[in-house]
This record gives sequence, structure tokens and C-alpha cells, in this order.
Amino acid sequence: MARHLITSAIPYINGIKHLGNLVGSQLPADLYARYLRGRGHEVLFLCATDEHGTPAELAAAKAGKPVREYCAEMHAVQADIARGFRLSFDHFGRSSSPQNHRLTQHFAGRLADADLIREVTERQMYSPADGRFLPDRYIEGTCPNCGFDSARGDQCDNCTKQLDPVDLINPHSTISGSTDLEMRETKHLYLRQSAMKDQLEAWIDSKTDWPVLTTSIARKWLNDGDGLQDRGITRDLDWGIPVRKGDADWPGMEGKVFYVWFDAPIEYIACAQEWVEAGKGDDWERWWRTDKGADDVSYTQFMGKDNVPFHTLGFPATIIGSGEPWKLVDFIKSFNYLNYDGGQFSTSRGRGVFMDQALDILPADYWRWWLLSHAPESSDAEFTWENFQASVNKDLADVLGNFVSRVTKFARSRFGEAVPDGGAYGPQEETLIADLTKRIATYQAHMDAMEVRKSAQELRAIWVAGNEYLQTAAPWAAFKSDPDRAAAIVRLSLNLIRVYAILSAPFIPDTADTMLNAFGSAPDRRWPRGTPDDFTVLQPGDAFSVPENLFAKIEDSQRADWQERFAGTRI
RNA sequence: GGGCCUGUAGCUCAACGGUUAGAGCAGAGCGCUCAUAACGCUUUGGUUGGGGGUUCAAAUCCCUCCGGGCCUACCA
Repeated sequence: MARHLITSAIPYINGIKHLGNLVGSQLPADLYARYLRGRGHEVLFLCATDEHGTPAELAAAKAGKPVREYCAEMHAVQADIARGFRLSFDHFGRSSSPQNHRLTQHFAGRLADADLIREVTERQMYSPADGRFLPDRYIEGTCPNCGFDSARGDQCDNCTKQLDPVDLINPHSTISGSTDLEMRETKHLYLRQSAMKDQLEAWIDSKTDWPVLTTSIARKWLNDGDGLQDRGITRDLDWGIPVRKGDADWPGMEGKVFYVWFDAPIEYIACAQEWVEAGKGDDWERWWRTDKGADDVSYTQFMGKDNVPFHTLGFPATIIGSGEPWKLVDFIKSFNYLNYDGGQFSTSRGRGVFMDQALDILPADYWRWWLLSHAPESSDAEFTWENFQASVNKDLADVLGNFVSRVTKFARSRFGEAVPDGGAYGPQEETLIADLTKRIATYQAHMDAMEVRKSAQELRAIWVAGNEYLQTAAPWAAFKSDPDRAAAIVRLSLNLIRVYAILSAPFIPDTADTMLNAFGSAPDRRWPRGTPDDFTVLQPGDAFSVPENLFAKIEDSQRADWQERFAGTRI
């Protein structure tokens, strides 16, 4: 039994996330957490909402609410949807928590003491009409390079040229439309990542088993241009964690807050404190402090590729730079993007399926299965309704659902609602058990390696083996000539359902519960040990019931309807 | 512009220098009748994006061209 700390990239607060966000971090993290718990390991699985920054302030303003109130509401909404998808966080925290305030300020103080913070005076666009400094991309104007009239201040979407806001012709605020913009001086804190470049690079180099996607992005940032750049960690905003040096004021930084990308990863740690505060645990330091028991913790982070630089460089720089014995990540599992039907998901255009909508039309397990079995591991992947319908109908309804249905209904009709006695497992059963034992070992190896698609593929093959066995053993024929033989076949088949439920639970937890509940309220839920005993847990006389069909097929008419509904509006 | 990833059967993907490039779906044929017209077996289908090179041996390594994607540090 090992101890596993698992975190999912924390979703931003300003709205409901789409399926691409889900499959890139929270869902595979949940798969891994459920699997490890199933195998008897001790797991702490944490996630939170990322609540600071300009977009949160603007979203709150648009909703006509104080930002504090808006975030509290959106956190509740996201927590509710997470529950709907059966994301089994031990705690779903908030980056705006008091714990994170204290800890973020603490880290800043430590970094300052270590001479890893420098103050930089710079000039930024200020909009008097909006009453705020504007991040580059909140300024638009005509591109001096190609003449595109909606070029953003950081880059022109038309000709892809990188820009500076002052380059724009007729610049205006995208918030208010105001053209009254001025350059103002402001002072900010920079994290001296460049001073830690060699340390960070050596650390990345030591991670030879990480996905290429993870290490290549990290190396790019380490070596691109002049190498790893120092990074601003403060902003001129109202909503955020006030800049303080530990418990002390930070002269000259009054009214400023830390940048979200500084405080968001720290929330991983603060979240464990929230977990204790919420009465769900009693010792967070044994998960996070290597001097207090976290030495043997295996820490895995899940995230989309856009998050990789902050997790491979920024956050480690914070942790290492603190000089304190915090736990560093052991493995970073990163994902590419999921596209929607030939294009990108688009919040603004309402294009694609968002988490709340997904749960409105189908139960979580349908989505979990498709998303995980098509996880964008090696390249960007694409959601299409045709593929979704085909996969769900075939894999879930036909292969697994129908297997459970045919076994339980046959058993009931011939032997009644209890595991039948009589006969014994013979060569066919031994062959199947040997095959499954091997396949389960393969499945576990893929899950251990977080090879999500391969795990799904092997799990499906395990389901298929049940159907193959039934076809070969043909209990319906045996029943006529040798009822004891049929009884043995049915006994094994019912045991298969129990084993399948346990193996499948990380992917489709609700369905797994339904399958297990067919055998009463307290069936043995222990993970298979890899011996033939795994298939004799259900004994003659044990009661079972026939569950409702596990999965309904998606009809062509439904598919067409949804296709239409989620296509979004063209601009 | 630069960097990284990617291109394999109609579709979604494996194969990571070593038999004859494999699976699932879709298509075709056969079988079964327990089951959600479900399941099983067999089978069609590929000059591995094009071209060149290295090697006894290349989907795999190198060069080049073409296509797709991502990142490029003030959105998060």
C-alpha cells in the first residue's frame, strides 16, 4: 500500500467548463484516483476553483454581482457539476480561501528572503474609463502589420504577428470601448526564475519517464531565446491575494495582488489545509511536507498542455526557491486538446457540449467512458456525435450492458434468483480465468502508467471475453442435457459481473455500483488478486437480482437533435 | 519567423530499428438463440502523406517537400 497525492489542474471560475476541459485534467485524475483507491492505496485527490484575475472581475461585473459573491456562486455551481460527473475529490477547494492567502503570502516572503524576488517598474496601458490597467489582450486596434481591425494588443489573430499595445492603430479597451488610454508607470514583483534555471533544468532532465508533451514544453521555455525569463507575479487588481511579505507589509506594493499563476498552484497545498479545516482529514503536512511524512508520497498532477509551463517551471521554482521541504511533483500527466466536430469548443459561440449540458442529456458514465477511451494523449482528439453514438452503443450497451443482461436473465429463468449450485469449473473455465488473469494484469499495467486509452481498450477486451466464453460454453444448450454443467457456467458468469464491476468502477462508477448492487447491499468489492479465487467469490445460494438494462442506446434521432442543438451560432 | 507534436485501413487508434504493419468500429459471409435485432466466428480493406538517404533490416533514424495542430512568456 502506497500513498498517492493527486491534483487536477484547477478550473477557472468564470463559467462552466466544456468537455475538453474535463477530459484534460479532472476526469483522468479521477480515473487514476479511483483506480488507486480500488487497489487499496491511500489517496488524497484535490481540486479547486481558480478564482482570481481580470476575467473573474469582468465576469462578475457582467453578471452584476460583487466578485466575491460571483465566485462563491460559481464555485457552488462547479462543485455541483463535478459531483454530477462523479469526480471523487477528497476536497474541492477555492484559491480564494484564507488558507491560500496565508500560504501564498508566506511563499512570497520566503522567496524574497532568498533574494529570488526583484522589483520592476514598468509602463502599462491604463484605461481611466475602466478604472483599471488593461492586460494586453484587452486592448484591440488595427494591426500595423496587416491592417486587420480587431488585432489584440498581444498578438494579431489575422497575421499572427506579436504586437505591443502601443503599436496598435486606434487602440481601444475591449471592456468599455474607450479610446482614452494612457501609459502609466507601475511597480511589480518578478520571480527570478532565471536564477533557478540550472536547477529546474536538471530536475526536468531527471524526469525521463514523463510524457514528451510535458518535457518538451518545459525545455522549450527553459531554452527558448535568452532562456528562462523572470516572471511577474503581481498585478494591479482589486480581487486577489494582497501582496504581503509573509505576515509583514510590502512597502510600495500597497493595493496590489499576486498574479493568479502565482497563487493558483499554491492552492494545491492550501487545499489540503482546507480539507483538514473541513473536517475531512486531520494531517495535511504528511502529504505535503517531506520532513513530516510526505517523503513516501507519490505525487501526480494532471493538466492540459496549456498548463504545463506553470507546473514544470513556475510552481517548482516557488517550491524550490522557498528553501523549505515541500513535496515536489513526481509525475506530470499532460493532455492535448479535445476539439468539437471539426473545430474548437467555443464558449462565446456556444459551440460544443458543456459540462452541465452533458449531464442534462445523458448520465455521467456515458460521457466518462467516451471521453476517457478517446483521451487526447498523443495528439489533439475530436468529438463527433457519430463516434460518440457508435462507441457508447457498441461498448457500453452491447458489449457490457447486454452481457450483464443475458447472464442475469438466463440465470433467473433457469435457476431462480440465487447463484446456482452443482457442477464444477472445467477446462473452458480454466482457459477463461487464465486469459482474464493475464488481461487484468495488462489492464493494471496500463492504469499504473496512466495510459488512459490503452486501459480502456483492455477493459473492453475483458468485457468481450465474457461474451466469447458464453458463446463457447453455451449454457442454454448445456441446460437441456446437463443442468449441473449449465449451473457451473452461470455461476462463473455471475462472478464475472462482480469482477467486471470492480475493474470498471474507475471508468463508470455508477454502473459499477448498479452491477455490484445486483448481489445485495454488501458484496465483496476487493480488487482482484490475480488468482482463480477471484472468480469464486459469489457462492452457491448467494442471492442476486436482475438489474435494469445498464445502458440505453443512443437513437439516431437523438444524435441528430443534439448535433443541431450544440452546433453553436455562427458569427 | 522559431520551436514542439502530428500524418498508418472508409473512421478512431496500436506498433517506439527486427517474422507476413495490428485492434475496435463500419462493410461482407456464416453461426447461435441466453440477451438491449444483442453475441460469436470468418473475412474484405494499407506502396504507413510525397520524394530522397542511412542500414543486413525503416511506419520507426536522417534530409526535403506537403497537410493538420499547439506553444511563443500581460487570458487563465
